[in-house]
Amino acid sequence: MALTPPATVPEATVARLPIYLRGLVELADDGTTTVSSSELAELAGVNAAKVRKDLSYLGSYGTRGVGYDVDFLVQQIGLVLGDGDPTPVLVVGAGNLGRALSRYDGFASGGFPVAAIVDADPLVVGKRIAGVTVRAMDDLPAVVAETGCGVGIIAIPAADAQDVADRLIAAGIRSILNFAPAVLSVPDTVNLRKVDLATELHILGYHEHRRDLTVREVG
Amino acid sequence: MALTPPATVPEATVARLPIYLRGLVELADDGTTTVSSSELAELAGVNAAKVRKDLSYLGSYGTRGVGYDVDFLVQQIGLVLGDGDPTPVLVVGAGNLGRALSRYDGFASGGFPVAAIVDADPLVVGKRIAGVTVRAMDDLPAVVAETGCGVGIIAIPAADAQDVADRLIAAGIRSILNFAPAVLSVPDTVNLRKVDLATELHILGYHEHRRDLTVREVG
DNA sequence: AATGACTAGTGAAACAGTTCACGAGCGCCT
DNA sequence: AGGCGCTCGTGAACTGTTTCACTAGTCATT
Repeated sequence: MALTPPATVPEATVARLPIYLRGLVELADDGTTTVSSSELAELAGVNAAKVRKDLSYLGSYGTRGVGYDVDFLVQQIGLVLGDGDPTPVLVVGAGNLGRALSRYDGFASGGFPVAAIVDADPLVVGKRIAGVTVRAMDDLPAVVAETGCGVGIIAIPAADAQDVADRLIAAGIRSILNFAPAVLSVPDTVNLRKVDLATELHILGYHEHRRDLTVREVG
Repeated sequence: MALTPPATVPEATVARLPIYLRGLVELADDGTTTVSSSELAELAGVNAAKVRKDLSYLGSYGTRGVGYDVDFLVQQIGLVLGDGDPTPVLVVGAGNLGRALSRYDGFASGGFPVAAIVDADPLVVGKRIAGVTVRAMDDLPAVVAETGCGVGIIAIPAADAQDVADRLIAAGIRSILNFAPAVLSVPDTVNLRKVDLATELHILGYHEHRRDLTVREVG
């Protein structure tokens, strides 16, 4: 039984829980029933102390001298992350990225099926992508109401992103994952995360460039 | 003139520099020549103190009572991030995601043109995507050598990701951006960043779920 | 029953990142 | 020239995160 209601989990820990979950599910599929913090650390690419601290925020679910019960941990992490009932998501934008995301298996299998796709281009509206018919942007409120989506994914050019975000929120969306290279402002009742592809490359570029500099200085 | 050679910039700051840069370029296009920390903060969605601290790591490039020179700042941040000479990147995987990424404008316009695409599937090899002909996975060393790519983007299923990462590194790639939902291990001479789509949704799911719990407790 | 090998849980220390608040410089206006 | 308003630069406080090191519990073996 899950006894302790999870009080509050540090953000950094939350970000690692899905990684642990992935590793644990893999272990469960292999028939492994028990895992130690160091084994799980290996799978997740972190150190053992961090695994133990992280899991301790969820409760004392391990057994000293033994480890953690894989199935139980899967269940508990799932509980904290709010899995269980799948969360339908809405993809805005049926361009390159929007289509790719709509077809991405990882969403559905992770409990986030793409339940709706909308696009502003009338030529795209009506087309089917990954079994979902693209709807018009203006139908947004209706689409959200019909599908019960609480999560929206923004996959459109930067120029339109803020406008779309506003409309998503007006339509009742409570969480947004933004792929547009734009800074969005949303009320703090709305959860916002961003995936900034160009920025990621810039960060890699920085390190690459720095290494060059260092090499030049040293050698 | 750039005088102070950038010593070392905190990771968190590096991650924000591209955002600042984007805002600054926009300002420059509008013909704005000077910007204050609070204006730039507004554009980047952070607070003014953070902007000043961040920029102070690059050097004292502002003028008290006035602000920062937009063009100069663009130049300096570009310098730190290693822009200037475009960095060609290699995309591994011509599936949904790989194709979308290859066509993504933000890469090329950000100075990271997709110079090569490779895929393991013989049926895909030879096809052209965004003006680039897909090459065979086995040609990897040759492709890297020809194009001079230092950065690889992994857009393939998780199961093959580690193997591909190893081959990329063997071929001379020094930075990897991983989209596969897998934990990769690489020597610490290689820069690795990951974009984990399913995890992002899980994190949003956590907050959404938590809010539900809180509401239920309070109301 | 006692010993030894193993592993979770956790305060405390160390570290990184953020925010605060104030001093110092610049430009404009009188 | 002097004063005023604006804004950068930055030590210092603070908050969040990671790592360390130790305690306590479990199992297996003798």
